[in-house]
Amino acid sequence: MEEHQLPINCFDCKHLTDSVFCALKSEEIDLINTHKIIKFYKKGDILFNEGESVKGLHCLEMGKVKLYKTLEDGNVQILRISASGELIGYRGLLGNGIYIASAEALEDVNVCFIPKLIIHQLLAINANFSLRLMAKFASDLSEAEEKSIFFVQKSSKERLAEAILMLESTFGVNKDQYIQLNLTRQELGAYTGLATETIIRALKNWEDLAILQLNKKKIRVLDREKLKAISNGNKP
Amino acid sequence: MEEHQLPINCFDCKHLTDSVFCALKSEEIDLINTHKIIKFYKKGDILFNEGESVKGLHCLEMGKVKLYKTLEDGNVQILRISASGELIGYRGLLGNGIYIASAEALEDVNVCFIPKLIIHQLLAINANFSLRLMAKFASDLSEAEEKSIFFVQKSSKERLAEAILMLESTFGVNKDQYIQLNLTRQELGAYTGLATETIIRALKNWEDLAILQLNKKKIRVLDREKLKAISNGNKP
DNA sequence: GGTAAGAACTGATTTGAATCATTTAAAAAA
DNA sequence: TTTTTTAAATGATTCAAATCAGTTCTTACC
Repeated sequence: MEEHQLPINCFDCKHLTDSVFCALKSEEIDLINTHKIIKFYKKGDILFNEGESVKGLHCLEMGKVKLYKTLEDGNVQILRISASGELIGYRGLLGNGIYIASAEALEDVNVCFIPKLIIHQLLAINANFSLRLMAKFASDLSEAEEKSIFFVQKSSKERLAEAILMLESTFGVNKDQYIQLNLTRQELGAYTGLATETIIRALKNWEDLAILQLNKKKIRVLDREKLKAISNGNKP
Repeated sequence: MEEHQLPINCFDCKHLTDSVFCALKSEEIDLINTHKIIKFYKKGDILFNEGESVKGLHCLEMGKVKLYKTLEDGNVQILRISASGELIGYRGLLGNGIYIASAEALEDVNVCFIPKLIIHQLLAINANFSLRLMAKFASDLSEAEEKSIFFVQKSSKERLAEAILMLESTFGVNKDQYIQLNLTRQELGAYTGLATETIIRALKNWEDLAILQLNKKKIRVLDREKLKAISNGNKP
């Protein structure tokens, strides 16, 4: 695989302007710059495990990461899938400082790791940065609560339809219109809380109805309106 | 009903020391003190509705409040039940400033309302206060994510058992060992995402098995170990 | 390339919980 | 108190989705 050219410093980072770090002054960015650790993970590598103590913040420069919990019965629940530009593990920066989930690279990944201490220094000196991070927490919280309602109240097909639409809008599509995210049927099950067989049957069914086009793990939405209707409780 | 004596000022508030406000200096508390509005709500009164714009922060001085969303199909989902000492509506203080849920008094309630502007002033001048509020967001976020897993992965009985244990530990018990929270079977259903009949049957079943004692709306846990086992997937 | 391991797929079966339809009991209101 | 409303209880039925038990297809690896 081709080597990805990492930015030498944070000032060159394309994610700077649309992240919580946009609130930082240039000397503050420099503080991050001198203390950050650039890391590379191969597909399938673990960034951290649930229960480990949080040593700092992961900034996803490139690649996708799944955050998941392994339950007592061995089942896996995917909490979130993060794409490039996103922060990982920031929940644990405050509070008890323990990761509540594990993180695994879904593809090759570049990460900038910022030590916890640096973040805390920045929070102490830059109120605007604090506010932005807090706003991020607040919006994540709304999202998490929306998601838990969505899980309780929706049927399996509704959940899956909504999940596919959500993944499409979050990760976008490639030139062939396929969603830029390859999950196994099992992973889709772990994400929506459904049995693998249920996922397979629903996907196949929607392929027959020309709502989706499937190609191995890749999914292409053909009829967005119908899928939206399904996610809102209408029969296909 | 007897009148509750409200504290004249925030310095006398019994919730001060164990809230995010403990980070405030005395002149900052005074700022809240002079701008807070003391409000009283009767059982069943609405504090605010989903979709309304957030004008400030509600500090629950006394009483219990349920936060819920009404879904398109008319179903109700209870997100959270807050007891005295807790803050309500702080998620909406940042972000888009719109309430994501409605709040209804479950019993007679005293609330101190702090205007949004005051909170923002305090966030700007006191970094420690910011940090505490952020930590609250972070822990709420973990909780919300735990809850969404719990909804996806648990069966109806597991959910209900866990909900009862949670309510008992959150709200405590009175002298007769009954949980200090009276919810209708419907409300328990809205809280756990189950049909009312399912709640009724499960409760009755556990009463027969001497796991619970029921008295109208009141619930008393007789066999905490068995209930815990059920919540972990063991048959009763 | 061939082999092993993991996904994907298929059909049959079971089961948990929602829904429907009433009845009974308890609160609220008149 | 009586009436009205709201909640609780119960039984019968339906249905969605999990589970079980296989087969076929991919992908990774020796």
